[in-house]
Formats: sequence, C-alpha cells, structure tokens
Amino acid sequence: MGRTPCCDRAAVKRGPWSTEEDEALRSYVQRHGSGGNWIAMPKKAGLKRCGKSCRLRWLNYLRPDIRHGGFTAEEDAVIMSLYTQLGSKWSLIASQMEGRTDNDVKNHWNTKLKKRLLAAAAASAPSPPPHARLPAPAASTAHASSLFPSLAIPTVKTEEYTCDDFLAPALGDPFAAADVAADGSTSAASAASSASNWSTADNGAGEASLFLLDFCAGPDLGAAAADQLQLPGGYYYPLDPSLSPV
DNA sequence: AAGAATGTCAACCGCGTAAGA
DNA sequence: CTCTTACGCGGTTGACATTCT
Repeated sequence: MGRTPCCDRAAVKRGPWSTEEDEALRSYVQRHGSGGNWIAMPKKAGLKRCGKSCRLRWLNYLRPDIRHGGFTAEEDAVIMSLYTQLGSKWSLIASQMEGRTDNDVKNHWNTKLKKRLLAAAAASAPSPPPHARLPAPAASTAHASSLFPSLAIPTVKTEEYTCDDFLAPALGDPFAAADVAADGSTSAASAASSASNWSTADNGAGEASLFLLDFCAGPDLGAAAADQLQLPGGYYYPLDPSLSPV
C-alpha cells in the first residue's frame, strides 16, 4: 500500500508552470501569504495545482529574494565547506547563502561541484584508485548533529568570501573520507549525491583536505589560496564560530 | 546539418516529523 | 496517548538546452 497522495492527481495540473499561474500565485501570496495552509491555498488563489506544488514554486522560483544560477566561486566554496561539515543538508546549506534555495544548491552540487571535485581527485591521485575520493559529508555522524543547534539561528553572511575564509588552523578533523561510485553516469551521479552512497572510510582528513585545497586553488579562486597549499589543518565555513567542529 | 550525447534545472515523489484534534 | 493532517526536506526524474561527433 502506497502513501496516500496529498491531493487528487487527476484533478490537479502538473508539469511546468505558465506565466499566468505564476502571476496568480505570486499575487495571492504577496497579498495574503500562504494563509498558513498550502493545501487550501491553490483553491483560494484560483489555481488547479497541488498545494505542495504551489509551495515549491513559490519557494524555489517566485520568491522575490531568489537569485538563480551564476554561483560565484565564493558560493561554491561555501557549499563545499558546509557539505563536508553537514552532508546533504541542502536546506541548511542554502539557509546560509543569501538568495539561494535548497533546490538550487543541490542542483549546483550535483551538476557542477561534485564533478569538479571528482576531477580534482582524479588529477591528484598518483594512480587511479578503484573509486574516486571526495570529502565525506558528516551528516550521519554525531559530530554533524552537534552542529545543528547553532545552525538553527538564522544567520546570513553577506560580505564577500575569499578562499582564505575557508582555510583555518587545525580545528580537528572535520572530514572523514568517502568512497563514491565513479561510473560517471548521470543517474548514478544523482544517486551518488545521496548520503547513502557515501561511506565513511579510511582515507583520513589529509587527503580530503587536499581536494578542497585543489578546489580552492583552482582558477576560480585565484592564486591567493595556492599560497596556502603548504598549510596543514582543516577547513570551515566561518559563518559562526559555533559552526566549527568541536 | 543532423543525430547523439551530455548538461542543466524545474518539478515531482514520498518519507519523517511537528502540530493539532 | 493516538491518529490525522500538513509541512519541509532530500532524492530523483524528465524535459529542454547545449555541445559534440
């Protein structure tokens, strides 16, 4: 037995939103908010859409403070840093980035950052390992969950980042290593982003750190970070001191 | 120029959980 | 305390765009 659908699929429109629907949703939400009930809202707004669909459309696309595409190198580094600390907690990561949605961050990671890291991993490996290595997310660890209370405070860092922001003196080991399916297929790429495809493994902080260094030292972030290459230590997103692994 | 391959991203699905009855 | 409902989230899919051969 499957889960009861949240709405009658035969009675609601699905697929891409028209500009008319967008306008109806936008004007309704701007006038009334969601009314505290997304399920009832489509009817009130005159939309033949599922409430979940309306909520998603608003949060991911129509909200006035959303920025789409064009991730900066600094934003990339923030995502990288937070991913290594939190794992695939996209909403948490997105909440630390002005104007970005969890969906945007997740898509950006799956389509660009992960591949860039895999490429860096392949380039830095002396001989091709059976699996490419990436810094592991810490989401499934007690370590990561200990970060959550501090992240519950909504804070948005607005100043510009440099790669140096993510290079810190030894903070302990924010990483564990991971094995990732390296078949490179698109579907597997999506699957590989799932936390279930990361396994805590043997590799240690040093190698994982190197990948982030490679990343920071790449052309996107310029030469400044390359000067840091000899520095030991971990990386962190300096949003809030309490974020740093303890 | 055309078809194939690959990349991007909006949207959907379904699970976990909080809140209220 | 239990059940129901709705929300929020992460994972996944599929349509469309772009690049490659």
